[in-house]
Amino acid sequence: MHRHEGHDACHTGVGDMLARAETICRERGLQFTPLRRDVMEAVAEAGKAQGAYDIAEKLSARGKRVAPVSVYRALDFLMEQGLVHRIASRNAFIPCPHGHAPGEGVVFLICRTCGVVDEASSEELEDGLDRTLKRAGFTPAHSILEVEGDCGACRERRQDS
Amino acid sequence: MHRHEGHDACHTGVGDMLARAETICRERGLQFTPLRRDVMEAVAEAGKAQGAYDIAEKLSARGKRVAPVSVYRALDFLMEQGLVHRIASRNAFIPCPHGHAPGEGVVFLICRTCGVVDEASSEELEDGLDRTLKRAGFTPAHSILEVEGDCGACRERRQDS
DNA sequence: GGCAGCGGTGATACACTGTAACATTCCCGC
DNA sequence: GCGGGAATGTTACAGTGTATCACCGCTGCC
Ligand SMILES: [Zn+2]
Ligand SMILES: [Zn+2]
Ligand SMILES: [Zn+2]
Ligand SMILES: [Zn+2]
Repeated sequence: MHRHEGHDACHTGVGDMLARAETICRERGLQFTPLRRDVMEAVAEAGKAQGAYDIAEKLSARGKRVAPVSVYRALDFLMEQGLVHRIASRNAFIPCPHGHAPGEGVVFLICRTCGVVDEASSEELEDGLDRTLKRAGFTPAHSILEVEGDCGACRERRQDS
Repeated sequence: MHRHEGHDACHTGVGDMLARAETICRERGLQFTPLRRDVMEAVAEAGKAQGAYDIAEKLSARGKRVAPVSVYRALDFLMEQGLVHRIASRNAFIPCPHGHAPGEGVVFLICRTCGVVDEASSEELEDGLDRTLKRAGFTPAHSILEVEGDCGACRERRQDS
């Protein structure tokens, strides 16, 4: 795996990610089946967000055919456990190396140049959102915060040239 | 610039919406064609977010068949002009009664009970997001902020029963 | 008039994304 | 062994969006 400065996703290796997933499942009395493991691995080892059909194709390449519907089921499971996030603006999925507190607001930073998706969260942003919602008389249940732009690495690369 | 703290404060009627769209197009030297007008009307008169196929069906009901692809083209045009927003988490479209400053962050408040989508924006939220992005070394180009929950009206309705 | 160019639309086909429904397998407790 | 539940396989289908080409109406130009 290449190293990209500033990209959180790269600070957690694929092996670590799989080990953590297995631990979480065991702690919760859930099954970390071979399919779920393979899907987790496919998502974790890709440098950028993967579509469900990309994952199905990748897994099918090693011999045994995996239908997209199976991938969706595995992804649903992994999302429920907080191991994977769905990027709504891309119809794609990324591994989550963090483990979030329930109700924690997370912003996805999607680089339109290199495709890497990073996560950020801040009290400040959350408070601002909460107050804005409160003023509007709206009770939040779930939020999607996604920003597309240029990551630091790509911006520097552009300035060099 | 025109800021909104959510809510029904802006009851823009369908007629007003169409008139505004026509004015904007004329000012910009663009064509507000019958198809674009019909799509704008269909989006504006629906109480909630409409899918492209819903719109196509609605327009086809009055006799002449309108293909979804035509609706998509009209919606693309209307979105470029800031007259319509796309709700990524619903794959659906809503009219925009506001006219936003370029780069203004807008939060969509999506009621999971009644389906109404409202807009809110606040300096506070924008500043929080800007600072969070800056800390992450990320340069934003476009952001999607969507919150699903219960609107004030639906919450009151629930408490009554 | 004739004609090329252009934007908008019609129409078909297709790709991509996601879900419903049912059959099968496997494992665990009785 | 047997019943039940969870996971997966399999097929079919619904929903969302795009590519491509043809056509039409208009404008500017010769
Ligand atoms: Zn995460
Ligand atoms: Zn980048
Ligand atoms: Zn708006
Ligand atoms: Zn509501």
